[in-house]
Amino acid sequence: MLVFGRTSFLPSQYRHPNMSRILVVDDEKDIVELVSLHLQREGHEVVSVGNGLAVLPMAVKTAPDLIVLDIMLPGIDGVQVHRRLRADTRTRHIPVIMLTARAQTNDRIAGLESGADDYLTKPFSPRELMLRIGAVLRRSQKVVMLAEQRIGEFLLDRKNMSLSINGKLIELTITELKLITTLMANPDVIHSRSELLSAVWGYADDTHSRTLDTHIKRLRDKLGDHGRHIGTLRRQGYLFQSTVQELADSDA
Amino acid sequence: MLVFGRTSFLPSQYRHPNMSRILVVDDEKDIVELVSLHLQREGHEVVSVGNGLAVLPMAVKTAPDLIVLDIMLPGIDGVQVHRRLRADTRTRHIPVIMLTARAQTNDRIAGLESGADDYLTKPFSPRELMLRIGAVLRRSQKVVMLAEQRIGEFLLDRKNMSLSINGKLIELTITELKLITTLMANPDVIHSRSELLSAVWGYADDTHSRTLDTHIKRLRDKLGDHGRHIGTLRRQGYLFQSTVQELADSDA
DNA sequence: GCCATACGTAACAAATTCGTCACCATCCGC
DNA sequence: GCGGATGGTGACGAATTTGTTACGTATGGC
Repeated sequence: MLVFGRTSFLPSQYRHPNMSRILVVDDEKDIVELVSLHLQREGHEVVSVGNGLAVLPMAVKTAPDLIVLDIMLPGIDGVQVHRRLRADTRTRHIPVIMLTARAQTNDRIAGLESGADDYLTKPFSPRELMLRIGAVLRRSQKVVMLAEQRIGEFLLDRKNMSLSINGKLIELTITELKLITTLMANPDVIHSRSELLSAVWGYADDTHSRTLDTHIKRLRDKLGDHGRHIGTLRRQGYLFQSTVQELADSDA
Repeated sequence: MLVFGRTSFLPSQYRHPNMSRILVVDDEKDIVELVSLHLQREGHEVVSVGNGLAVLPMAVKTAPDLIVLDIMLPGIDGVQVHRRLRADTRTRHIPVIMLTARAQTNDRIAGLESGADDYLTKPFSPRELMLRIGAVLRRSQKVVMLAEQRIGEFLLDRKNMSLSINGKLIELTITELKLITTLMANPDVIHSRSELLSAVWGYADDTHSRTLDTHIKRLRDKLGDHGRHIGTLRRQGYLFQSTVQELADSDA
């Protein structure tokens, strides 16, 4: 069923990662129902409007992951609507798939020129639309991560932006946090100096400074015994080692 | 099929959030295969060992989300193994479900005393084991979050720990970042002063200081025009408003 | 074993961050 | 519209953070 009159919509980060909210814009009820049916069958949530002027407010309100937009609309045409969506910072990023009843070159050009992410002419097979929707959604795939990342005794809490070892909170500065986050993102993988420089400092160029080394040192110091998890690969870079040869596990 | 001789195991944060890796410890091949079969049918990954001494190294190497541990093992018994798992910081957090062939009180007490998360006596129905495993896994559920959280023109990148508005990076201090992260975690929801104090500063007590107000002010200043997204509810707290009455959208 | 190269470390000074204070502005019940 | 309570703001100084410099140490090819 279609969603209308709801007052609040969960932002996408609270919905299931593989489930998307899709705004369908068409004045033909049949088309809306057909598309909705297929989308819902694939586990998506559908919101719809039949009026071009209502698109922008609805898009702002519901924050959909994708908009399926008919070019032929009463009042204001789809290309205009698309232009408005692109003009607003709150909807600028939402991908749009355009629909048109006529396979005319004019529409085609207008659709592509206005920067739609994909384009389909009526009559279309639902299957084709679903495939294209799938492709566009895949392109703008959300990256899912765990709020808490555990590697051995290390626990990186990305929600609270903190690191703890065996439950003991380690106070890190923002630079140190970025550094260890980058290293821990791919444990046991070598991160070159330039890679780290670019990830943490945004540098592209490798100034031959000791900045990185210094911060590695500071990080190791703060980690105490567990600093041994940060390994050096001469000439190659640094890495976070998920396991370390045990000498003495000196914690309470 | 069982996993043996693999040299590297993906840490849990890179696997599918609902798929768990489970280490099954039993010297009876039949039991291992039975349990494995059922677990795999539910989409879990199974690793197994038949030797008590191999459990700790294997647990360290594979970092499972759960261990199913038979008490009766050749050489070293399950309770001992469990004790060792609890002693090592790298395995301390892994939940353990214990199995025993005898419904004896001794074992029961030993199992519970050593702090197993659950307990089952052989012969058990696979269905019951699956239910208990499901319950334990649910208890230690991973919290999934999106690496990038978008609310209107705001884009919070938890991976790189940065905030950008319309693609423009906003340089925030760690305190400001924690503050806006907390607010943005639940947009359009009021966060009381004490809630924010505790989330960002770790305070429980509300010192009547102006600290929070000051940081809200700094945050608003850095956000410029978009600072209007941070709303004040007198006597109640602050909130991040996903939409804001438009006055003039002053960005490029 | 020598030596060039790369990494580790200590110290320092500049810049930033942050909590507090004093005072102003605004809101709301009366 | 008065007055108390609550939030906003600017300024300040202590503490922290950070990049750099200078030098020490370790490594590995020869």
